[in-house]
Amino acid sequence: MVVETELTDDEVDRIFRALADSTRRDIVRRTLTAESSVSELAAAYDMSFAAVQKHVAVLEGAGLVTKHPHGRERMVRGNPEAITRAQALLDAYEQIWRARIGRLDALLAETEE
Amino acid sequence: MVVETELTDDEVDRIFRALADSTRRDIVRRTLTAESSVSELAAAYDMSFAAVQKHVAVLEGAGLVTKHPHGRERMVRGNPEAITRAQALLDAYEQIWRARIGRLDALLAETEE
DNA sequence: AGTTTCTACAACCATTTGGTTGTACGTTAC
DNA sequence: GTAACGTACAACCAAATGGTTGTAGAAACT
Repeated sequence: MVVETELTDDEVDRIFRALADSTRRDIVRRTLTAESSVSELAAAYDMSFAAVQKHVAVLEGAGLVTKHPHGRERMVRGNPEAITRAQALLDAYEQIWRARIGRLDALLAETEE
Repeated sequence: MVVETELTDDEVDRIFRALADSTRRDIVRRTLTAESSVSELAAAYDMSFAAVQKHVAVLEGAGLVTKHPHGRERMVRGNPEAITRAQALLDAYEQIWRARIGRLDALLAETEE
């Protein structure tokens, strides 16, 4: 099954931007393994609750994480689909590269004729 | 062959940060297909030469692109290896996710006993 | 030699980012 | 009901980002 990505430039910006911070990458890692509340996450890092809250918001904006109310806490859950989409983006670059190799091969084959 | 990545947090930051801009992604696309000078690149975008120069510098800092002097111009060449490394990073997240699925499966299998 | 082309780099500016503290509000526990 | 907990959100701040213009040097063309 091929996932129809159809992402706007802005969405792609947000995905990579969100991944460009080690705290945020760590939050993705954790919440991909097991969902946890914002305060649980906040306890894990040497920064204020509000700072972690902002990181979660960035991840949420990029679709890398979803938040689900559960009583007074908000459970944060990593979204594997977004990771897959990001991978698809990088795959596209690899395709471009492979296409270039293909053209070079064709060129070499031609000179051998 | 498994590529030993061993990237520092800072390097990973730079790679994703560099990819979080559509102009820069476009530069990677172009230079992955065919190397081109900084001025050739600059002509392609609606911004100053200096701005494009800065974008190239960001990409170079992330290792996504390399610059090679050729007379008075600097040829910019996309680095497919860096793309591969970025892919490896995202693969790691997918592994985490798959591991979780594995644990859930194991748990379900256990309850069936 | 003089001019044009390509690049490097500094200075500057507005906006965004990543952090802080403080306040307010809903939910849970006593 | 009141206290404690978890969250949301605003205001603020320093640093980084993404852009600009301007100046200067190296290489190429005539």
